[in-house]
Amino acid sequence: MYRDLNERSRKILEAIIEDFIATGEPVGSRTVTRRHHLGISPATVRNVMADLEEAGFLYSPHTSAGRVPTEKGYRFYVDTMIEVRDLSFNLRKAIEDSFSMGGLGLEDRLKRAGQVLSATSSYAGLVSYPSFEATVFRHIEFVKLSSKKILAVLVSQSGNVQNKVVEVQKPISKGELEKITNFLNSKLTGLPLCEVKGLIVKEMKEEKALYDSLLQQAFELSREVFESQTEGTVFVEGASNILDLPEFADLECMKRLFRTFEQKNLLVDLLEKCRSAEGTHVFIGSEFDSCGLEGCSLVTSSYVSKSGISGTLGILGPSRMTYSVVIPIVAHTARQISRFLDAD
Amino acid sequence: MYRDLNERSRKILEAIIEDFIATGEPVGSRTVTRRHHLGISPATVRNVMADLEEAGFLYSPHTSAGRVPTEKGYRFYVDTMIEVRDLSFNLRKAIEDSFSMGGLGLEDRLKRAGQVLSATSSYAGLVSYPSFEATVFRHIEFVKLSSKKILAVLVSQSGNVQNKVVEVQKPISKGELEKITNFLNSKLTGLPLCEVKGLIVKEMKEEKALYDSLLQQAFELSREVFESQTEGTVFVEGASNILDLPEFADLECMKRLFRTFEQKNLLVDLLEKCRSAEGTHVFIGSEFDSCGLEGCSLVTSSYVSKSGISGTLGILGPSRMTYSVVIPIVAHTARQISRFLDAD
DNA sequence: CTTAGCACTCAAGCTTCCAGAGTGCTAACG
DNA sequence: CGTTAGCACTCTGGAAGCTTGAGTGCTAAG
Repeated sequence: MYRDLNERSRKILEAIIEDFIATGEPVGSRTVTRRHHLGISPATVRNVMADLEEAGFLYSPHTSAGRVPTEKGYRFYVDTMIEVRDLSFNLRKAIEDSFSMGGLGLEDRLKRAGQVLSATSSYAGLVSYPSFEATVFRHIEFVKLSSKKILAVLVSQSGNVQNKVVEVQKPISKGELEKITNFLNSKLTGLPLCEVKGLIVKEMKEEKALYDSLLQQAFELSREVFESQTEGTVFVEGASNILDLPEFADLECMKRLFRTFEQKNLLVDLLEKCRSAEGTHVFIGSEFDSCGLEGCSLVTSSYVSKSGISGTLGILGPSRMTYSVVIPIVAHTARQISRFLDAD
Repeated sequence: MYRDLNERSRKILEAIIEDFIATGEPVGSRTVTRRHHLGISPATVRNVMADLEEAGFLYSPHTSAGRVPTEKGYRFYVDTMIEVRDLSFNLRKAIEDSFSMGGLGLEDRLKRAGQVLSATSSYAGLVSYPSFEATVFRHIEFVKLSSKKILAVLVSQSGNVQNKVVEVQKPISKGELEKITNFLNSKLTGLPLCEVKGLIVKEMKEEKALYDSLLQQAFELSREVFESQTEGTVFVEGASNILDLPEFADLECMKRLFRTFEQKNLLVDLLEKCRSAEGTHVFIGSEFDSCGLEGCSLVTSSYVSKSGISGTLGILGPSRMTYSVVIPIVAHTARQISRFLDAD
C-alpha cells in the first residue's frame, strides 16, 4: 500500500505532519525547507507534496494554502513514524503523584486519573467507571425504608457500591430481612456478578416447587436488585481545554462539542467500544463513531485488575494531537490504575 | 424609588421589556407604538424612553439602536409587573408525568426533575442533591475490604447512600466490626447528621478515660467516616439549550459558559446560596455571584420534605427570560419533589 | 403636553483593493 | 533525468470606503 513512499517522501511527510501538529497552520513547501534541513529546494518539496496529495496523505484546503494531513496521513504517521518517547520525568511524576494520595475511594481515584490525563496532555481526559457486571459479589445489605420500600446496597469485591430502592408487594419484617441478607451473602459471596444473575433465575425456578416463602422472597428481592443495575458512568475532565484550539474556534464546532460532552452516554459507549483491545490504541477522526467529535482523535487504554475489574480511559483531543506525548501518558496512567486496583 | 413612574411610563417599560424578551433585539420607539396600541406617537415614546433611561431602567447599546432593559429594569418588571400565570395544562402535565413513574431512586428522580425543568423551559435545569448534613441518620454498615481497609456505607432516613473507604491502623476482626456496627446503629439512629458529628467528638473525649478499646475503635472509625462527607452534587440538564440564544452567539461567551458548566462545584455553591429563602426566587444578572454567567438569570425554589431533607432546584437562562412562564414551572417542580420525598 | 419633521449617528453589510503565502508549470542546469 | 530557479496565477484575509436602515434627539408647531 505504501510501497511508493521512498525515504525522502517519508521524511517530507513526517516534517509536514509534525509542523502541522505544532502550529495548526497548513504547511507550505518553503516552510518545510526552512525548518527541516533536508538539502532540497522548495520546488522539489512541491513535487513530492503533489505526489503525497495524490496518494491521499495530504490535502490543501485551497489552492494557495499549504498542505494539511488527512486521516490517512495521520494513520500512517502514527503507525510507522512515531517514536513513542519515554515519559519525561515531570510527567511521570505528575501521574504517579496523583496516585500516591491515600484514602480515596474508587470513584475519587478515577476522577483524579481523569484530571491528571487532562492536565498532563492539555486535552480532555476520559475515564470510564468499571462495568459493574464484570465485578465480583462481596456483600449485599438491605435497609428498610418504609413498610414496602427497601434499600438494597450492593458491594463488589473492589469496594464499588451500588444501591437501589426496591418496592415489594407484601411487607417484610426486619427479622425476615436479616435472614434474607445472611442467606444471600453466604450463597453469593465470591461469585462474579454476571453469574449471580443467572444463578438467581435458576434457583427461583427450582425453589418455586418448595413453597418456602422466605426463600422465594429472597430471590424475588435479589432479582429486582440485580435486574437493572445502572451501567455506565464516565468522568470527563478538562473538556474546556479543547476550546482554545484554533480548529474549534467556530461557533458551530463549539456547539457541537458542547452537546456531545453533555451526552455522557455517548462517551460511555465510545469508551466501551474501545475496551476490547489490550494495550494503547489510537483512533483517528472517523475511525471511531464520533457523533459530534469530527476532527478529533482518541487515544485509549484499558485498565484491568487481577480480580477482573476493568474499564477504559483515554485522552480526547484534536486529530492534530501530540501523539508521541499522549500515548505514553495514557499507557502509564492505565498501568497506575491497574496497580491501584490490585493493591487492595 | 419608583415614584416618578406614572401609569404610561410603566406601560411603555413593560412593552419594551416584553418585546425584548420575545425578540432579543433592542426595541425602538416606532416598534413600541406599532406592536402595542397605546394611542401615542413614537416621539412621545421617545421622550418617555429617555426618562426611563435616565432612571436606569433602560440603556441603548449605541445611539442608533433601540433600548434594552437593564438589570434594574428586569428587577422592576419581575417585582411589579409580572403576572405569574397558571401553568398551562400541557406544562403541568409534563411535570407531573415525569413524577408519576414509579420505582426510581432519589438520584434518578432528581435527574428527571432537571430534565423536565430544561425541557419545559428550554433553558438549563439545575437540581441540587440534598445536603447530606441536613438528613437524619438511619443506618451504618461496615464491609471489610482487606485487613486494613474498611468500606463504610452510610444510609440516611430518606434512602440517600454515601460510602467511604477508611484505612485503619490496626486490623479489626469481623466480629469486632459487627459489634461496632450494632453499637453505632443503636446509638445514632434517628439523629440528624449534623448532631452525629458533634456527639462523636464529645463521646470520644469521655470514653478515652474508660480505655475500652472497642468503643474507642468504634468512635475512631465513625469519626473518619463522618469527618469528610463529600458534599454537593448537582444535576445540570439541557445546558446546551442556551447555546442557540443570540446573546451567547459569540466565541468568548460560549467558552465562558462551557467552563462554568464544567465546574460543577461553582453551581453547587450557587444553588446552596439560594437555598435559604423559601418560595420561588428570581436572581438577575449580577444579583447572584455569577462567575462566568454574566447576562444570565436564575429562578430557584427549594424543596423540603417533612423529614428535613432539602435542596434547591432552578432554571438558568438569559436575563432575557420568559419569567412569567419559568417561575411557575420552577415552583411546581419544587412542590412535586417535596411531595415525592414525603411519599415515603 | 404632544407630535411632526428633520438632521444626525451608528452598526452592519457590501464591495473593492491590496498584500502575502503558496502553488503549478516551464525551462534551464548539472 | 532528477532538481531547481523563475514566473504567472490563485486564493485568503484584512483594511478601507461606501451605502443602507434603523433609531435618536432636538425644535417648532399644534
